[in-house]
Amino acid sequence: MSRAQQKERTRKAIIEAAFSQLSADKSFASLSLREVAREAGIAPTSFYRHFADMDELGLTLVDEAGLMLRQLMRQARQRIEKNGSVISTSVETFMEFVTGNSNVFRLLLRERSGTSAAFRAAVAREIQHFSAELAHYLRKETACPDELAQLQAEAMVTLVFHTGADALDAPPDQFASLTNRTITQLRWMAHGAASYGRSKIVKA
Amino acid sequence: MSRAQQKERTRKAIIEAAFSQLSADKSFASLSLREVAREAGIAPTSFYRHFADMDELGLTLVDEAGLMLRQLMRQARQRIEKNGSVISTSVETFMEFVTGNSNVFRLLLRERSGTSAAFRAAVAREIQHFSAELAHYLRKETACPDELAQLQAEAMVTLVFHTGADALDAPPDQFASLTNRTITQLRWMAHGAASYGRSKIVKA
DNA sequence: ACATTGAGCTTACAGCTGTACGCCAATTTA
DNA sequence: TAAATTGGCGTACAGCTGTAAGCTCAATGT
Repeated sequence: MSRAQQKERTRKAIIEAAFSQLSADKSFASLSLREVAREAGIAPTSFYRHFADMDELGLTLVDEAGLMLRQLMRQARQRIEKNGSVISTSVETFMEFVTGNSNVFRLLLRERSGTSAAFRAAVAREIQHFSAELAHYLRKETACPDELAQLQAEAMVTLVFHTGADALDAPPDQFASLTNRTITQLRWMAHGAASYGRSKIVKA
Repeated sequence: MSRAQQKERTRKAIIEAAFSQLSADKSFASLSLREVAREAGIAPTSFYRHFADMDELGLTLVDEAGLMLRQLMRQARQRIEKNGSVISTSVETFMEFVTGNSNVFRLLLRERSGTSAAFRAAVAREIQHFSAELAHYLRKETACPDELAQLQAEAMVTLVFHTGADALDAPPDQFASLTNRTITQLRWMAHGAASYGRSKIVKA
C-alpha cells in the first residue's frame, strides 16, 4: 500500500474513532486525544501526524457532518419531486436522518451552542445551507419574495432541528407524534407567512 | 453569625462562583470542582460539605436559572397587561433577559442538549413552564382549543430561544433586527394557527 | 544503490483532576 | 460546663491529561 493511502486510512480511522465515541453521554468536548488515539489504534503522539490538535479534528467532524446534511438534502429533493409535499417530506426525511445518524446530529446540535466560536460558526454555516435550500423550494411553491421565504425557511429549520433534539430523548413510539406535531407547526408557518404577507400587501 | 447562616453563605458563594465562571468559552461541563472552590474561596475538599459532586451543583444552577425564568415571566405578564401585545412584549422581554443574563441563558441553552440526562430533563421542565404560560395567554387571546395553543406556544418558545442563541454571537447593533424578525415569525405562526385551525374545522 | 522522508512508536514529564483521611476550632446541644 | 457536631483545612495519592524528544524502518525520490 502506498504511503499516502496508508496515511489517509489512519486519518479516517481517527475520524471514525471520534464519531464512534460520541454518544448521549459523551460530547466532543469530553473526548480526549488519548481516548481517540486508543480507539483508532495508534499511539497518542501519532495523532499529531494528522491533526494539530483536537480542535482541528472537531472542525473536520463538523465538516463531515455537514456533508451528510447535504446528502440528506439531495435525498429530500428527490422525494419532494416524486411526492410533492415539501413540508411533510422534508420533516420525515430529517427525522430519518436524526434516528439513523443520531451521533452526527448530536454533534451539530451541541456544537451549535458549544464553547468554540469556530465550531459554532461552522455549524451555523451548514445549517444556513440547509435553510437556503428550503427557502428555494418555498419560493417556487408560494411565489413569495426572497426575504420572506428565507425568514420562513429559517423558522422551519429551527423547528425541525428542535424536534430532532426532542426525538433523541423520546421513546421511538413517539416519533410519529413528534413528526406530525412538527408538520402541523410548519403548515401553520406556511399558511401564516402567505396570508400575513398578502394582508400586508393589501394594507399597503 | 449562626452556623447555619454561615453555611448558607458559602453555599451561595459556590453557586455564585460557578455562575461567574460560565462564559462563551466555558461551559458547566468544562468547570472543575477545584476551579469553583478556588473562586469561592474555599479548599477543594470543603466543596463536599455542600454538594455531593459537580452534578448536584449543576442541577442547583439549572433550578436557579429556572427561577430567573419565572421572574422573567412575571415581568412579561405585567408588561403584557399594560402594553397589550403578547408577542412583541414577550419577545422583547426575553431578549432583555438574554442580554442581561447571558451566562444564565447559556447554561440553559447548553444543558438542554448536554451530556447529562438529568440536566436535559431539568431544563426541559423549566422551558415547559415557560411555554405553558405562553399558551395560557394565547388561549385567552385567540380562544383556540388547548392543544392547539400548546403546540403553538411550543413553536414560539423554540423560535424565541433560538433567536436568543443567535443574539449571543451577534453584535449588539443587530439585536433589534433579530427581535423584529422573530416577532414576524411568531405573528405568522399565530395567523397560521388561527386560519389553518378554522379551515380545518370548515373542512370537517 | 543510496539518501531522504515521514508515519508511527516508546519514553518521559509536568500539570491538572477528584477525592480519601484526619485534624482543628467554633458553634451547638445536653 | 462538658460533650457532640460539623464546616473548613492541609496533606496525600492515584489517575488522567497534552505533548516534547528522539528512535525505527519502510516507502519514496534520485
